[in-house]
Amino acid sequence: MSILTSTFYKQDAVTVAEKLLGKMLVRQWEDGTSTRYVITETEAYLGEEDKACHASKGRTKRTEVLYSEGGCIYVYLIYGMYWMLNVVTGTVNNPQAVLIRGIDAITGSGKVGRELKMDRSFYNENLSLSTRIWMEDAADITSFRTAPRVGIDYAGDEWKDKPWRFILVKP
DNA sequence: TGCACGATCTCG
DNA sequence: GAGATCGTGCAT
Repeated sequence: MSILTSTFYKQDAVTVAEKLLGKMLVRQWEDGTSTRYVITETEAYLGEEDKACHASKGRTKRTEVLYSEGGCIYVYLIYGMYWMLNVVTGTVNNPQAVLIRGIDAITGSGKVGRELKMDRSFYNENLSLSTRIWMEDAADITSFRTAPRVGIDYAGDEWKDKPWRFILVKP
């Protein structure tokens, strides 16, 4: 097992979203214990022209981290109660991210954020350097399937139907 | 300075 | 099928 480095995250979001399936997400808690999860579901958000991507509204304080180099965490609060965990991908000034929708038996991005006890302090956390959350390589998966992304009807037909949701199919 | 809304989940 | 619950962006 090896920790995924920034090289991995510099690829485009669709590639990273697909390759993250089956990889390990490791969370080290404040008491020193850690929990390992298998990533089972992801979604890719691809740049300013992707109407479903938060960066499509332009560069703001909230989306700033999306414009940095791949490998950092982008978290934000949705519906006033759920922290969504995203991984920034791509190169500088190329706003892309992968949303972690499922880990192990936990499905749904809201529940993932709650399980991992995510909060604002994880904004801009570096996944290659952090001691509380990181990703590890794992054996290649056997198969996966794709589906349209969830909860983005407002993005318009061109974007809401993109098959950029990746789901691990267990062997 | 205020206001409507959202990459969701849970409960009835 | 509706409520919980609040930061953000955009309109005053």
